Amino acid sequence: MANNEFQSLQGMSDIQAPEIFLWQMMEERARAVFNSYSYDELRTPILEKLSVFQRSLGDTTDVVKKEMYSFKPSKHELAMRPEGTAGTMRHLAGRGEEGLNARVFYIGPMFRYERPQAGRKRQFHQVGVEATGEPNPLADAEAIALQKSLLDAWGLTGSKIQVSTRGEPSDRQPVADGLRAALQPHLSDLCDDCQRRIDENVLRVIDCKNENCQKVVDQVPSAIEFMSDASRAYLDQVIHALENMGVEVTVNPKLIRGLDYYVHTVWEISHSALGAQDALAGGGRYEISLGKKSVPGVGFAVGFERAIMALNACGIEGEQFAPDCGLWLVSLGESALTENMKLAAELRSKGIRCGMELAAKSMKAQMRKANRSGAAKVIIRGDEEIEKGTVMVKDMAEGTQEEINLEELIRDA
RNA sequence: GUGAUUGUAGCUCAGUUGGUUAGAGCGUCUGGUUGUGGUCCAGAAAGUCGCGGGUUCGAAUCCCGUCUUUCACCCCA
Repeated sequence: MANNEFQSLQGMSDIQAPEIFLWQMMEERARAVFNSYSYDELRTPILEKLSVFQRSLGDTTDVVKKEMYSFKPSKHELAMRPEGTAGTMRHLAGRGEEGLNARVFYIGPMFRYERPQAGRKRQFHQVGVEATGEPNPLADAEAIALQKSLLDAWGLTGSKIQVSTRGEPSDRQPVADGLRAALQPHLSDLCDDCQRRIDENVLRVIDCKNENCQKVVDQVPSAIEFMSDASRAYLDQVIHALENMGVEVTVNPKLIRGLDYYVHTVWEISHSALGAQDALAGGGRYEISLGKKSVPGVGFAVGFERAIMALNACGIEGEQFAPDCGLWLVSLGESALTENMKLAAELRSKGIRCGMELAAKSMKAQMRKANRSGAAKVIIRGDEEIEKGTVMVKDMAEGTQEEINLEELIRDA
């Protein structure tokens, strides 16, 4: 801490026990949930050609424009993945027909060069899924249900699912024109940023955090009202399908998702415990163009760091998932140490966690360590026991101990 | 990129208007006679005061830079 020689890079942290136990639980349960929805894991490289991200995310997005870790070691400019969809699509597109009807999930670190703050790291971790296939409201609803199942499996409560739609690509122009026309009379009430946004990216005015802007937005029709009947019907079908599955959602026409490739359904899951970055998960239907090819599908991503903040707020901590403390072996004298090494190996081969002091230390010191390890039982051996072929087993909570045969211990372990 | 904020032992923090060998609590280690932890008692180890410059007779303390922490904008998971 005092020396930056041993400090990790800004916005990148070492994850250690006990927090790591929470990560392990989440990863394990995520795999189980995805498996139950018949998704298979796909591991793509962290490093890709820069162009993979540029074409998928669109090279006007902030993520690509200014948040990418990129470098050019040789011919190609490379980049660390800032999210998981682009690499997945690169992979699926290469699988031809099969890739257009696939269900995969990914889990791992992502990198974005941003200023760290609550719920925002430069190396962060996501778990996400992609289900490719032509637009289908049921597929969107199932993806939302899957995401809900995942959060339930983690024990996360108090999150809120907000759903909206971006409509079809052909709706974009009417929506933008409609909103612009509706906002124009209120131009002077909008903040400076929004006065600029109204021309550059009207949708951004809708989710501006400024109070005055929100007042204006509340007065004008929502983006959805400028969309085609077909687009609105699509959203209705998604909502009905979710009702049918018993998944509670709120329709929020003000929900805006940044990436360009979204069409139709978009959603976000927020949690009040998170601070300014309150979205712990987000997803939507997309149409991702990869040069001459284009892949339709639906997917979502959940941020581990943010989900953990929310879990902590629910009283769920890493300690609760710590492995069993197992046994501690205390050795008195050199021959006991040798014998205990042998015993530990045997117990460990049965999957039992065994700790022991490998240096010649006093019994007091060894007992102190045993106590700190949290072991429920301590096995004590000295010359006497070795000669008799027994071990002393001490119950740390009770403070009692009994002498039993070595074979018995190994058999019952 | 913008605006704030933080940095003193392993951890949590004191450190008075710049003045000798920088402190506390917790933790760690060692003891309190033969092989017994968690309580108690005694002792010990442990700090380039984030780093680099500057001002000064003298800087943890003032100034500048830099890195880092945390938060917000922005953006997003």
